[in-house]
Amino acid sequence: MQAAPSLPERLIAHLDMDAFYASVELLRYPELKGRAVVIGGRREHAPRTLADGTREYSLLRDYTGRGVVTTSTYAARDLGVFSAMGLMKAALRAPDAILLPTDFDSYRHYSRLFKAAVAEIAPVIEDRGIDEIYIDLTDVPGIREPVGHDPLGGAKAVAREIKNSVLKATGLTCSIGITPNKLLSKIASELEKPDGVTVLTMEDLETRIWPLAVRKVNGIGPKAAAKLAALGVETVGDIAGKTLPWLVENFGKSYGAWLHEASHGRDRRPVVTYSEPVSISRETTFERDLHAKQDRALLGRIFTQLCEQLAGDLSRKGYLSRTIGIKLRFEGFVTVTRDLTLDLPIADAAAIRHAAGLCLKRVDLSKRLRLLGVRAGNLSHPGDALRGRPARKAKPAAASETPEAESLSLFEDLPL
DNA sequence: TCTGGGGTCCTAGGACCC
DNA sequence: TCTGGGGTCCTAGGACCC
Repeated sequence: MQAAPSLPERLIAHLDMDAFYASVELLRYPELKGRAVVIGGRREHAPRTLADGTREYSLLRDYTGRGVVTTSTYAARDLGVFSAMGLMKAALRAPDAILLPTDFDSYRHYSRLFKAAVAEIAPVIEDRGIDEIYIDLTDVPGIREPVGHDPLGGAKAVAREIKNSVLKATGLTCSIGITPNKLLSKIASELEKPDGVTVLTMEDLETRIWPLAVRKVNGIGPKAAAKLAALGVETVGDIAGKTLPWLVENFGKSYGAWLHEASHGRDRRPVVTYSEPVSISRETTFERDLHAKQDRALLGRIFTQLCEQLAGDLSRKGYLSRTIGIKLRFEGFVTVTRDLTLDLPIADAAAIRHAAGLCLKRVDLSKRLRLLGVRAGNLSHPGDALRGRPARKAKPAAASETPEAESLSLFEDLPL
């Protein structure tokens, strides 16, 4: 039978696991179901099993430190605790919430399980991190079959089949949006969360998408939303009501044109099933701000450790890097980066540390440091032909960047 | 009581080459 | 000696996302 004429050429799904990290923890600690639980912080908050077999949990009120909320259960969200919120602030809102440490190994395990379950039904999958994926359903058998008088019945049936398969493989629920493109599907998957299915066509744009706040669009962040609000633009429909020249005038040629397309629900991006990484990095925020001079030895050890971890990541994944960079965050949250492109790609810790050390010399280190990071970019594989021409001679450091004498030797003469 | 760690992409200026 | 334009690479910062 011929597909209904209103069905779009592409059918793209966005699948988002519901409160993923928190839900994985509830599998392990089912007695916490229904309670306000917050995931975040460093190791020390693991539950303790008492002699009688009962478990004792840490409470959010007892937390001290610089951690943030990674995820929270829906009960915790009802108390105003959301992702990326500082744990100390979260403790003020929900002092009796249970605090669990993040256990990435476990989340990665369930991530592999749910993705494999989806792949058995629809193999064209784009990874968007540990808890979400895009799926191109265009060629899945039965997707365009109407059910009764519903031309979208086939799509809804496939969505339910995928959700059942994920639940069976992991014990976890997810939400799925199916629309003609990635942009709309990403929005749609959120509309019926948790455990929801939302199928939209272009005909639903005005009623379902236009009333939404601009922040619901993937790619409109806090800065763009604030600027839009200042211009009297609150909803996606408000954007669609503006002309292309108006948007370009206020947001630039590229972003303005994208806003125009996005507000009209247009997006031609394909589902990309494989991509090479652009960079690999390691960074750490200190428990307290450290000073280059007073805490020199400690900083040196941390610096060396970051380089060793990065070297381990590179070799484990089979990459060489020709551009090594550092990231510094000072007290007050001012962030600075420096990088250096080498003649030849490297991967070992000593070479990374040397290059990163050269970057470090270009930064004024008189302020206390909150974070230190090391990054490897310009990645290649060991047998690849060299890309680019040899790096030119580095220009001398600008006068304003010339470090103090003691900074010059900072972190050096500490052997790996 | 401020704000983790791991990423991608874009912009913009200067160097350098043709 | 002056005047170009195009293209790529490098670097720094910033917005945004999970």
